[in-house]
Amino acid sequence: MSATDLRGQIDLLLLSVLVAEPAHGYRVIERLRERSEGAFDLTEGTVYPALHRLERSGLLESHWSDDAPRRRRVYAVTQAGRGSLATRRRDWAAFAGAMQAVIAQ
Amino acid sequence: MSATDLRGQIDLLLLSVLVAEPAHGYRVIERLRERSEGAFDLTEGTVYPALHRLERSGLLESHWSDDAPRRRRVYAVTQAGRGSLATRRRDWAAFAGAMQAVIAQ
DNA sequence: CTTTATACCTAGTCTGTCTAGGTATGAGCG
DNA sequence: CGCTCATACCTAGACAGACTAGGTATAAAG
Repeated sequence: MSATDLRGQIDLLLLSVLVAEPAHGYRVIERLRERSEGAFDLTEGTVYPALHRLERSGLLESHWSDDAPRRRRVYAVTQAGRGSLATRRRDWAAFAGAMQAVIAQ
Repeated sequence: MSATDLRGQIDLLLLSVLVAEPAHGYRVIERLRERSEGAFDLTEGTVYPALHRLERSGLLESHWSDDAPRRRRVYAVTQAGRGSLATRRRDWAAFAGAMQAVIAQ
């Protein structure tokens, strides 16, 4: 799976990774690659704007960590983000189920 | 699931419906609604351009049916379309699997 | 001191989905 | 007959998210 078009699912992926443990952007990319066993190898140009968007809409919050050897913006899921995550999970399950129903003639 | 963003999956849905039986656009919309039990309720503005795009790229072919009471453009999956369908099915399975791996921490 | 990995950012392109219109015919009903 | 509704097609343009392709800067490794 090369550069699959993830439109609409990136938010769910990011929230899923970050609800397990707050992390900075670069780490999120690594986690996605690990958890998906290489399937999701997103570029920074995809992930950073998505993080910014999620923060703007109140689903994530961030702070600059000063203890790390290098500057990092660490993101965490807000309460609203948890609610949204639950909804998105249900939406995904419904979507995947409907896809399956259609493609498995 | 209201108007979910299906970007990237519509082709798979259309090919899946049409490989089972050639059909015209309006019928494809009905089939999708039936098979997905209402989850996929696509508008014509989504489906018609997608059918045209698939025909332009050689995955579908069409002809005007003259026996029907009203003009209909009937689409069928080409040989190339069958190949593409198989690939897209595998891609979808990989994608859904990776999604599951990420969201089920 | 050069390279590599880490870590951030964003302007602009691309493209598919959707909105919001349009045309036209057949069927059912009073 | 006229009216409405379902069928059946189409497309221009808006919209927005994913991606490309750049850029900056520091730490570590060699």
